[in-house]
Amino acid sequence: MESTCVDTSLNLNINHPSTATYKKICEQDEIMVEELHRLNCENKRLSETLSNMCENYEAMQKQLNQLMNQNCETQTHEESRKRKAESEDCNNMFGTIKGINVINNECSTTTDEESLIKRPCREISSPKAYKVLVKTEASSNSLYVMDGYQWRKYGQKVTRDNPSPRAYFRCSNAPSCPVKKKVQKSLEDPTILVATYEGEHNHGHEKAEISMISSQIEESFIGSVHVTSPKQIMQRTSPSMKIDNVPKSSIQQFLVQQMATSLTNDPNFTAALASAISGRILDHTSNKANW
DNA sequence: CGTGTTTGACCTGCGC
DNA sequence: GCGCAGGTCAAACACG
Repeated sequence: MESTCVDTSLNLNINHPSTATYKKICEQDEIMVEELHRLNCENKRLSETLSNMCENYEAMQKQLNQLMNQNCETQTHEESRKRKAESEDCNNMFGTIKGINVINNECSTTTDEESLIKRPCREISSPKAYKVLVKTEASSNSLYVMDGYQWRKYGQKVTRDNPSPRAYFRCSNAPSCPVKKKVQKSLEDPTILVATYEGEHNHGHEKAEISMISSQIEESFIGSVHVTSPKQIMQRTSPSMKIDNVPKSSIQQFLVQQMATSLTNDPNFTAALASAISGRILDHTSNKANW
């Protein structure tokens, strides 16, 4: 028997680079590390700026809510019986922040949805409840709005103000979820569905609504082909984005998304960013040359 | 058979 | 107290 001896040992001898090349590599590493450190610092600074902006926004929203609460209370004391008058008065209590109409209760509404929501300020549901009005293009005669949640229809009614029937839905994602939704065609434009959300989901999957609102705001910012006048812009944006007591985390998430989108869509910002980065790179290369 | 929709009846709140 | 309108219930029905 002839045993064949195969050399299985690994050759760990690596051709070491010359000392000059090795030094160069070390210098590049140091530059990279320094660059990474600078970027981290800048990232941290930007994060702090963003968080400061969010804090300022929350403070302003608190003040706005307090003012609206005060106005609403005084008016309900003065005219508790005149429902229509109340609803019209409450219509003037919108707070508009960068295209977002934040309302304190459901009595606030505008233009073509006036006939749908004429409720007095005192008919506010539980303080924890939030209401979001979503306006959706209706592709068919159905009263179904695809918003990512699972809904179970429990009733339908023809209201006096609007000949088209109003459908009532409950959230069926969770058995104990108290959220309800009313869907009705717009009085002025039957091709548009108006969905009114009431309550707060006690389960996950909140991204659906936020992302939908986000897309609608984005559409209004970009200037959709359907929008032909400022009034229409307001009609498209305002009813779609009435947010009442939405969880702050959702608002923050939404704001961050909008900021990021706005920044990335801004050619000036991207150009400035590109020049800054290229400037940094050129600085480093010139420094390297000096070394 | 389970789940969801339809639809008439019923309940509730408000104005007169 | 009555009538009206909005909201909800629940039995019947449809569908996979």
